[in-house]
Amino acid sequence: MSLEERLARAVREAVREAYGVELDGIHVERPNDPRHGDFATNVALANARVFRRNPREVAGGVADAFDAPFVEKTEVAGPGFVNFWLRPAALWSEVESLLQQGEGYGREEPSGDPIILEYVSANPTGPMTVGHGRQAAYGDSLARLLAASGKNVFREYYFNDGGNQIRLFGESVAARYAGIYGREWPVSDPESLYKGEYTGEIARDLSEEYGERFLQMDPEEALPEISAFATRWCMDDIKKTLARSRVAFDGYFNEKSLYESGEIEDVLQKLREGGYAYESEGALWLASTRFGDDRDRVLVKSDGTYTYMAPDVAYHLNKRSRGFKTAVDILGADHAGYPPRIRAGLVALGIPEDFFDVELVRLVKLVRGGEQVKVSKRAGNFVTLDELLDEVGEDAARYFYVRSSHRTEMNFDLDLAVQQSDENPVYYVQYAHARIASIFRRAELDESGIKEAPDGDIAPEERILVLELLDFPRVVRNAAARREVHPLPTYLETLATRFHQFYTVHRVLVDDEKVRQRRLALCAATKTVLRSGLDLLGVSAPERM
RNA sequence: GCGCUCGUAGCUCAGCUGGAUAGAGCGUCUGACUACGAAUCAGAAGGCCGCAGGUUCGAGUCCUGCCGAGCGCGCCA
Repeated sequence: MSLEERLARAVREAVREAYGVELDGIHVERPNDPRHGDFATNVALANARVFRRNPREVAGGVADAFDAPFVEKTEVAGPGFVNFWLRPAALWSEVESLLQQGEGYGREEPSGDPIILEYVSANPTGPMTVGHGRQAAYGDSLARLLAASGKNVFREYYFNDGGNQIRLFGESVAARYAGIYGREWPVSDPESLYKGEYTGEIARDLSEEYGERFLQMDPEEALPEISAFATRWCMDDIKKTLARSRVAFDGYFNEKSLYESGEIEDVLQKLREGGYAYESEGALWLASTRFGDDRDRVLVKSDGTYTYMAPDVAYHLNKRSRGFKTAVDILGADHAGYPPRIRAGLVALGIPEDFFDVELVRLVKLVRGGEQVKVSKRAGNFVTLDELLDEVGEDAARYFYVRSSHRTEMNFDLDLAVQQSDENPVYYVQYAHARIASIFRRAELDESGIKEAPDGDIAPEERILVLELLDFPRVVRNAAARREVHPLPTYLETLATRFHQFYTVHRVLVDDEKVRQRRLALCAATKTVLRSGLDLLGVSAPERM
């Protein structure tokens, strides 16, 4: 049990003893100002009405009845807070416990219902963009965070390799391919073709591998093969970029398989039978307004092809049938209209409303030279994720992506990111880690051997650092519960600051055996938490820089 | 027009689901390396927390209404 929990329990007992009342949800927090103690509780303020007395008086009663061996001093302050100061022995003993838990500190073993997290799912029709990069960084870190907080997480990427856009993409590549041989390809709509440079690259690879083979075939027969080649090419490209970004998945799901297995038809059939799908104007509609959507949605177009709705509902039903109890999709904010529709389809199929949830990630605005960069896939415009990674590096990119809430729009100033890379906060955090590593090198010690923190005095800088270390599990827990990653960078920067402050004032490698041992323990503990936190972000923790 | 999300220092962003004097980084200014890494530390300046009401002991945080921004409201995904 954490110190915070033990404090809350002791406060509860004090309230019972003083007033004969059992209170739930007692709030214990770290005050902003260290002069207000190590921890504080607002029970007296929050429950003054229950006791029909003024808060300070209630706080006094609680403080008098309070008794816990790990607390050195209590105090009633301000409008009615009870402040607590911990005994040094209790703090050192917490450090010891942290060291013994090692990498497991702040993490819980996975248990409970499995949850499937889907992210990126960029269409295999081009390279990943900086927008996908943000979703990838957020999704991957969220997955790690949820796992660390004891969730059974399965991470999946959904490849849209079945719809109309794949046909168009195939035609785009086919047109470039034919062009290599000075020929024309019969395209359905020249306006909607993909125009990026990479289509030419794919066409060249296609021609290298197959020569003129597809020009001698009936275009309608050749196209599926060309589409498949182009799609596979993009998937490989995307997977390379993901690997480079340290973004991992447990599985890749292909939309095509839903066509082949008949799951889409099954879904449509069930919706018809349930009376949730109806024919109108030659199309098949989902009566999604019955489940809170703004309007009904088309499932099957009048030309007989599916909208994205049909396979997507089938896909999420598939997730459910694989045993997942929760499905969370991470999508770009431009998909804001998506969740109610898919949920409507699922609820119509008898799936609980809370099965499916979405986190929308705001798009990334690129700024260069003080002006917004137009998002266009033309070369030289610096829009692919690979180009960004080349410029700022993997660590800085991942850190920068998740430093701000995924719910706020992000301005990615390219000049700033490149030019100030040395001042990037990620280096500040990494530097603290490297600094500690350097101490252990100097001492010729392996920090994994440090497991003890002997009792003794604790300096203010040490106290603040320990308290910060003890906050880590709560930060992980809360961030995971709110599906927010950005509290972690904030925490790590504070922790790094606390360490640097400690380091500036106190020398670690001193002659006094016990003092030295305590400070080494503090260093080892800080290093563990820094590494653990950086790992959750997919950022490296260097031994030297 | 309706719906969702957002509005905090010059810039980029935090703010522990209602607590004490709203915090970091960058930028600006002033100091600190003859002991473990100065990619660091100490300090200064910089704020009607979009505006106006309300809820209560207490509001950046919750409610309502405005103002402003982004996105959505396709037989596109």
